[in-house]
Amino acid sequence: MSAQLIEHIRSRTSVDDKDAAAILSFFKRVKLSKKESLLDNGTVCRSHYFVLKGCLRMFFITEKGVEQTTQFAIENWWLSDYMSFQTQSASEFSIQAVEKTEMMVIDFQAQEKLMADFPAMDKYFRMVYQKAYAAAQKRVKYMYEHSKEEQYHLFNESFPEFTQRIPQYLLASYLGFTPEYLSEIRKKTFLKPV
Amino acid sequence: MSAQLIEHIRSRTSVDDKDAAAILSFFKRVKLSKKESLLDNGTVCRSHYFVLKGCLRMFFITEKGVEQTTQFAIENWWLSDYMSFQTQSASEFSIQAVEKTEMMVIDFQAQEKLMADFPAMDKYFRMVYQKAYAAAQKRVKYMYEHSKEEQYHLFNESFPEFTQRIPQYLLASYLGFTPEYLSEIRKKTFLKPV
DNA sequence: CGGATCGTTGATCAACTTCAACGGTCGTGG
DNA sequence: CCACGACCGTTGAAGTTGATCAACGATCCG
Repeated sequence: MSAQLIEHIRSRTSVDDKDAAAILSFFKRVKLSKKESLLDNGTVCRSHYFVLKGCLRMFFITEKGVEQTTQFAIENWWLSDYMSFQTQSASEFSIQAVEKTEMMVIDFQAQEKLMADFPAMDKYFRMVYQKAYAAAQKRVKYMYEHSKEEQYHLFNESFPEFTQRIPQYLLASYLGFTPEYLSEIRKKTFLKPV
Repeated sequence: MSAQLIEHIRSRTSVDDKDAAAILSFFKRVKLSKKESLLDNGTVCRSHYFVLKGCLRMFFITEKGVEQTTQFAIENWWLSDYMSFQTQSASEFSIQAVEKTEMMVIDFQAQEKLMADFPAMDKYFRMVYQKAYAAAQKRVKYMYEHSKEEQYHLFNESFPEFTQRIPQYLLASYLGFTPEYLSEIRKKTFLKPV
């Protein structure tokens, strides 16, 4: 499974076997059990996480004390609070494992050195960030374009397996509405299927 | 003013004078008058835009035929529909000048060659994208965290000069509500100032 | 078996939209 | 340089969407 990260890197830039080993030595392998925490808001997000298996979620606490999920990361996705990571300042987010999760982890300093030593890694992360940013642009469009009910249906259609995988209250939290409203939508959907 | 882009690059990575000239040769300087178009939805976003002076906005057309603004770019910001740019596929967005605007422009192929020729530019764009993505994460948090009225006040406090600079209907469009509602908010604010 | 967690229901309420109409202002053509 | 039309901001009434609150049943897990 350690091959998984190198494969991901090699899908975006070329790295010979010698470099591959050296690059991997910058990372630690970490396992989390369900609901275990990786980052608590108010602390600095010192690391960058690559999910090998399982699922992470990033969230913040609203004024009312509710956990508002803003992102999930599943297999082959990178996750961090980039504002905190980049400036090594206090994070407004927390990160937790949704289920039992295995990751490759690299600290801020180590990632800086990794890119300094291997310019190919600048290219790799450039591509990772560019793709993530493109997805973020599209997501903002979705948020403007669709009502919450539509967002629920679209999410279900786009990621049917993922909807099964996580509890409904987390999905409601991610989509930005209440579990009660999700119930209402589901009832409607069930009564008059398309 | 051509120095402006190189300065921006040099604030993130080091480039000697010889390389600086070579790098700049990949870009074209372009001027737009107010309301002129750079990209129309349905066409491929072939270029990446760096604003020297002025202001661009990115928007899409909703089902109801309304222009929904999703982003602005002012001095020293990069803008593109990255999904379209990256995959050279049809864009769902349009880009227009809000006011008279000058830009440095680079095409997709040129940018690929630029980065291949100058690995420092991988680093530069890596940093540009990382910062943009961090801002996007924070923006999504804001959208979840605050009511539309709060978003208006926060935007005003964060970018007071920018609020003056653009027409109100564009601000309403960016914040995702109607000009009518913006009027209502302003009336309330005016009647009972903090 | 017992308690916490999760999903559901229904009633009420707040935030924001829609629509129609009006006054001011800005820029453009004559 | 003036007049006219288009565009912009504003108002108010009525309508929707989604939140809130309280309560209940089911299920999971120890």
